[in-house]
Amino acid sequence: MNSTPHITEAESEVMKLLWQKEPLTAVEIISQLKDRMDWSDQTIKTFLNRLHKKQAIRFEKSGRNYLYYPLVTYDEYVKAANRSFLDRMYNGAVGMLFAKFLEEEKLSEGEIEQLQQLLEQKKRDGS
Amino acid sequence: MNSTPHITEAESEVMKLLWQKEPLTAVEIISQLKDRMDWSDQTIKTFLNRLHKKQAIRFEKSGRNYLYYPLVTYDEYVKAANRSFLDRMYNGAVGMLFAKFLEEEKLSEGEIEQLQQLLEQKKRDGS
DNA sequence: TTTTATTGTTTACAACCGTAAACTTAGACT
DNA sequence: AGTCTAAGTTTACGGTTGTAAACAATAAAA
Repeated sequence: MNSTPHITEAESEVMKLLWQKEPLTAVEIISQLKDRMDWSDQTIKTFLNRLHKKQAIRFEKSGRNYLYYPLVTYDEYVKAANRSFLDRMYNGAVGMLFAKFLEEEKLSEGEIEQLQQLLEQKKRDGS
Repeated sequence: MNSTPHITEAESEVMKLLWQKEPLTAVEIISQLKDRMDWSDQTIKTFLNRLHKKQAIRFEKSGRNYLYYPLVTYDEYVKAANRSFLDRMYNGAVGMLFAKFLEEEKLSEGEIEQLQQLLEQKKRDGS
């Protein structure tokens, strides 16, 4: 019903951890992000809080530690971000997007072949 | 040298006009955007001003009217936006991006074939 | 049970963005 | 030349985001 809440870039760093392994305790989240992102623990706590407020995560306390779970899935997140980008930049025209990226980015032989297979399959499945 | 300045979404509406036709007078820009975007002229003036400050456009006055020119090209803009999106969302892995979009979006037979041709060509050109 | 440490909540603050009113200036018209 | 007016400039203001300090609550240790 309600579309996935907007997750900012900084917040997404927290989500990425939870998408990898769920649940995680606050300690785990903070310790993993603290060095990698050079954030103070207060900062990370803010993100946890905001994510909770916007219902992107939930937590339950089991005795002494709190366990965090994602409520928004990685797929929902990527999908929403993709859609939004596609609309903003290409007016929804996927073909355009592909063309532009192909023009700009280099692909390895392997990647190209993989994409060709995907396209073949897509054609077979119709749509 | 210096990377293209960051152009926000609202600002990009102004740029789009200038990328279509250059130069444009303030009157033209304002009148075209006013209805389409439901913005007051003051709002549009703000965008012109901000774009000018960040050197995304320039203007010269010929008599009583000001003529606006883009300084950032459409290609630079798209390229920067693409790069940034690719890095943020896919850690720079184009293959991933393509796969995700293919998975989510429907393509017409025609579009698929067009992409296949692009890939073929890409393969021939190497990289 | 009182203290302490941990972990969640409130408050803060500057930069950025969308939105726009107020101000200023320099030609156009009378 | 004086006034009007169009077009650029300054200021404003609420919401979001990155960043974090201050505060509160609660379980663990003494």
